[in-house]
Amino acid sequence: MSKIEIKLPDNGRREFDAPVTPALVAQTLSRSLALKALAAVVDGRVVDLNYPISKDSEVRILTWDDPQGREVFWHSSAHLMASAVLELFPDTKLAIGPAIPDDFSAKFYYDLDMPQKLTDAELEKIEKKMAEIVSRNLPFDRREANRLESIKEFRSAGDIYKAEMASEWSDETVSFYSHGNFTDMCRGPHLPSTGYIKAVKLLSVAGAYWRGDEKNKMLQRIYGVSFPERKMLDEHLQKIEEARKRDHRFLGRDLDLFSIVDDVGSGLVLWHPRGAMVRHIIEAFWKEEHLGNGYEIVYSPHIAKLDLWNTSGHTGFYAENMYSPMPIENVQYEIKPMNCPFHIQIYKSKTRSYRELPIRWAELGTVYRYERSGVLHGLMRVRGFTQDDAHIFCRPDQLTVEIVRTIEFNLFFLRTFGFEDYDVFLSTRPQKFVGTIEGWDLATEALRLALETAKLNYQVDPGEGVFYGPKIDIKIKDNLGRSWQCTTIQVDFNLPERFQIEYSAEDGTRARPIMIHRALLGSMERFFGILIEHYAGNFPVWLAPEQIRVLPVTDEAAPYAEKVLAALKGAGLRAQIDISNEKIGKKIRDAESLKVPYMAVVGKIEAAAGQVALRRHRAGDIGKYSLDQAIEMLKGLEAQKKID
RNA sequence: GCCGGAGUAGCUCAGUCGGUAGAGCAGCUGAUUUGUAAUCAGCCGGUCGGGGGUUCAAGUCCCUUCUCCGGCUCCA
Repeated sequence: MSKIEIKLPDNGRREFDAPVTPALVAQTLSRSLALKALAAVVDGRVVDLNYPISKDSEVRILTWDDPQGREVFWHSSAHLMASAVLELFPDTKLAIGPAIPDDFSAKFYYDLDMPQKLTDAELEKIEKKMAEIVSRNLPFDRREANRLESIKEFRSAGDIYKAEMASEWSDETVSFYSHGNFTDMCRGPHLPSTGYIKAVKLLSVAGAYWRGDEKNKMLQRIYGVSFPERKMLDEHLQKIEEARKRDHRFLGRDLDLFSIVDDVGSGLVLWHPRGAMVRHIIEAFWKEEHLGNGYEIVYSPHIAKLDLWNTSGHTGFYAENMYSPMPIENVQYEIKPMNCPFHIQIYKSKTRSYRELPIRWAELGTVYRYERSGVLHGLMRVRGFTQDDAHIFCRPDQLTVEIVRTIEFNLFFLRTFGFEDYDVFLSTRPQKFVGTIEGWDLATEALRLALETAKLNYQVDPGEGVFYGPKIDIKIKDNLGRSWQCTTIQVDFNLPERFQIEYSAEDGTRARPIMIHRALLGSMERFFGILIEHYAGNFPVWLAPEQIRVLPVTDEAAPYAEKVLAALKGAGLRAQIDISNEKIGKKIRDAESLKVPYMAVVGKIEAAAGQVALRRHRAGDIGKYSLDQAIEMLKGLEAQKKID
């Protein structure tokens, strides 16, 4: 028997008789690790715990604490679910069933082709069956088979999806995993046995095209979550419930922020006074910061001649998101899906010198895009929205500096609103594009260089750029850890070319500027939706539509309450008064329900002392303040843009 | 757009086998003058998403259409 050396993550080394398995390695390390072990990484590859190791290797044991360990757990859960479905509905065909570690609520799914339509009642049945299979504690067994043979078997068994997948691979063999009577072609790895999956919840069933292509058949997808302990599942379900409570669509109605009504149309937002106030504050801050950071503000119309969009390339490359043109005195006009051609026209209004560059023009520009009915979602996906747009026209030598500047400016904004975690993506040339490949490469390199200069970690998103240029997308993480796309920074060599814009260079020749398109918050609609969910409707003082509400205890205190209100308003605070014929408990309840950050309770005692009894939303009574102290405190919170 | 689910008062929801639509909250009016998350009473409020059909009779059964929800695809 030969000896092999296993290197461990702490750089320790141990000798074993070959072949050894990760399970055995775990046992020699500690009994608790052996119990927690789900899978292992051997020389960088995730494998089963009973994977035979026959040469010197580096081994790391995966537990629930490793993302890869959880992924194995959820992948096995998908298999478990598929086996339960097959026991209940034997004529089901399996398509694909992976773990989805990045999703907020669901952690795995399986796409199934079955004659009967699944309902929630059937999900419960499947869950029960899964629990039964868990209690059987069936081991997951791996075996390999010849790929071409397997394809034949799939075909004769009518397993068209598996056959299609296997026929696209090139390996000699394919692997199968079985537990009990259930077998599925799968790369693995899997848990040692079904008994590990102690707690399962199937969340929903939904349609999903085979391979995500709408030309293909629509399958039924079951989403689920699973955990090694019941308690963890309960906590997870609670988190989903918490997210549901924060849903901006419900908070938007309950807090009287906005509405979207059928009479106006799908995806078209009505901003109510309270929501519009929040937007106004965001926009005022945005404008002030832009003006202070080398931007100038511009405005442009909502429609323009169709020809403008022909020049820009939108009618060719963006047609599916644009509304039909409308004839005005025999000329076709088009409602704008983007602001860029207008800013280019402003640029073109006179001869530009290299000395003027960079030119930075910002506009809160409202655009209209056709979105298919099924994708609309509250404020997050709408058909009319206002981008916090800007276009920077610069010389090639200024490009990287401008992008870095934009990134830094952007991070300042996001941090001010309370977002500290980001995922950054660099999106490269898509299938449909304008311009030359060289131009694209140049633009992509500029973005890459800027990201590296700004020291941001990023991932490359191949083929996800816009038709006129590559882009940096920044997704922010909210308080619940969900990520949202807001910022986009795009480099564009193409529109300057298409519109033939120029500047006089230092040497007197004509040169072409480069454009940077950027939206930092993305759109006012989406950003507002994200803010609502991030804060669960509890806006910080600087953003709250109503910062403080004066609550007189009795009518007798009303004159003093009016005086307090006038003083608060006089200090520039957004204050209201509740003079309804209700008891103080009810007034407090109403203000709490509207999530007003501060309440000033005033009765006889306060009137006599010239004070207010302050109450903090969600926290309760915080004691008596003189009117001046109260104003000073609130103005301080507002000025600091404090988030608590 | 596609698959599945759901639409009853402003909101949350009842409504049995097909037999003249109901509650709480909100709103209005009045009483009450109240001390840190709901005072009491009365009143108003509905072509049961729209259209069509079956039936003596439809919120209920059938067809169709719109909107919303969960996803897929797409995206700020």
